[in-house]
Amino acid sequence: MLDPKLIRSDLNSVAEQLKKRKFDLDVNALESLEAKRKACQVETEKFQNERNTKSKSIGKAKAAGEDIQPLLDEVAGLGDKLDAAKAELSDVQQQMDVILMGIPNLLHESVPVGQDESDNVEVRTWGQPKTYDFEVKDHVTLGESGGGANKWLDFETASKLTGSRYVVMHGQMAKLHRALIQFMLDVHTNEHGYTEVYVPYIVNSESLRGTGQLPKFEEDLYCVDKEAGQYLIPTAEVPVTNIARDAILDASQIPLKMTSHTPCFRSEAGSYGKDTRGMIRQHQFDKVEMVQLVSADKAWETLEELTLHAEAILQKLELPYRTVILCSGDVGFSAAKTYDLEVWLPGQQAYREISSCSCFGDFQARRMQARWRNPETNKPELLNTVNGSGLAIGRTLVAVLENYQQADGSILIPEVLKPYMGGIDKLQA
RNA sequence: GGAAGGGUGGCUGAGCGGUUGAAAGCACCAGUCUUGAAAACUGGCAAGGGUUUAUAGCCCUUCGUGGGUUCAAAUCCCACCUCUUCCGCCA
Repeated sequence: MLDPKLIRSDLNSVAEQLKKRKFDLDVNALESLEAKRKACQVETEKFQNERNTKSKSIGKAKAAGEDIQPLLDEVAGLGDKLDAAKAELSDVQQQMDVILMGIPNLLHESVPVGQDESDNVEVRTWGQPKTYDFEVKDHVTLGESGGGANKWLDFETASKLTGSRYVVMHGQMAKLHRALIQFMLDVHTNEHGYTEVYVPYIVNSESLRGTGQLPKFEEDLYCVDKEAGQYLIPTAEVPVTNIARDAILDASQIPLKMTSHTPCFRSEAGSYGKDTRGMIRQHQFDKVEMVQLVSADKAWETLEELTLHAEAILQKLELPYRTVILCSGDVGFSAAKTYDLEVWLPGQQAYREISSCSCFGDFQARRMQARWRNPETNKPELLNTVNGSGLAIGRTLVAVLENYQQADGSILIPEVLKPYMGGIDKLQA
């Protein structure tokens, strides 16, 4: 969430900045609520102070053996007044909380203003889309025709088992999927300095509030235990970032660089009819995530660095891609700035998102009270959080299939993956 | 699933109705001593929030979480969460 002090002191400027994201902040409602909060809080604390001082004097009088009855009379009725004040204050604070938790992050000044994804700006491209002297197929055709009786990609069986937007992978395809995971983790841990972490795939609502999925986006999540408030993770970002929730890290612990492979579960509410074919948009997919927790002064350079870490994977796989910066209308709720990596898919003749790298400033850290102790001041300061996919496994698999396809439907194995595939050169259709 | 015992500040750990936001130790910071370091000694050292021009002062909240009892709760009661150990079951 945003700094409440900023909202108090500079409400109009905050509202102005939020317009870039098409977020309409109700300035009047907030202002009157804030005035009410102030009055209530001062009143409540006044009563609390009175109760504390009186109670103390009763204790002293009793210890001195004096008659405390007159003091007790004096304090009669105070409790009720206090309770009433408390109730009013918590009511006001709850109303404010609802508004505050629903306000998206402020954008970094470098974010281009725009309406939607069509206004995203290309930052750079890498590699050339290959030309093929045969008719290219998309990954669905390739996946369903390869593997013989046990299709490489089996959407039909998955829909029997569960429903739409799931996949069953057989044989070498399942192995290639696993190889991608191993490869990415190895690159990030060996070459980019991340520590691998294994985390729960079910998290509580506190964690989801911390990273910003709750309270606003509950319909995107799968709830596994309504009563306990437990959900399947939509991304490893949630458990990994929340490792630092309610913690004060030592200066020697940051930058804290973590990478994790997890499945991700998304209900994809609101995306009916979008990417219904194939593996692009699934309810369950795997992802290798990178998370960095850094001091505020390092946040923006860390975003650049982390984005390059994700790009390195695509480069090693020799997959053409482009990097775009999301425009103000397309940046996610919690992010201050986001780069998307879009890989070239010959089957679609289009660049498609394969990674999203974001800097959140202290927006998430404030929600989860994730801090570090600055040795210069010896005071705890909010961390800044940066994360990105490095990369989405399912979509990378799609990209490999489509980019490495041969005329006969077989798939060449990218050089860097061969050690993970037992040295084979290709998947024979 | 059954039984027992715990959850207190950065860490270890005392307190078990009243001047306790919390002893003591460790860690950390500053100083004295020392050529320097270590040791020893002296002092400081929780977080969040409100008020305020203020990182000054004052005030509030917080001893797992949420309720309750009381003039007063870390301390008593209830529920929940969680950890440890033992038994059972189990990948």
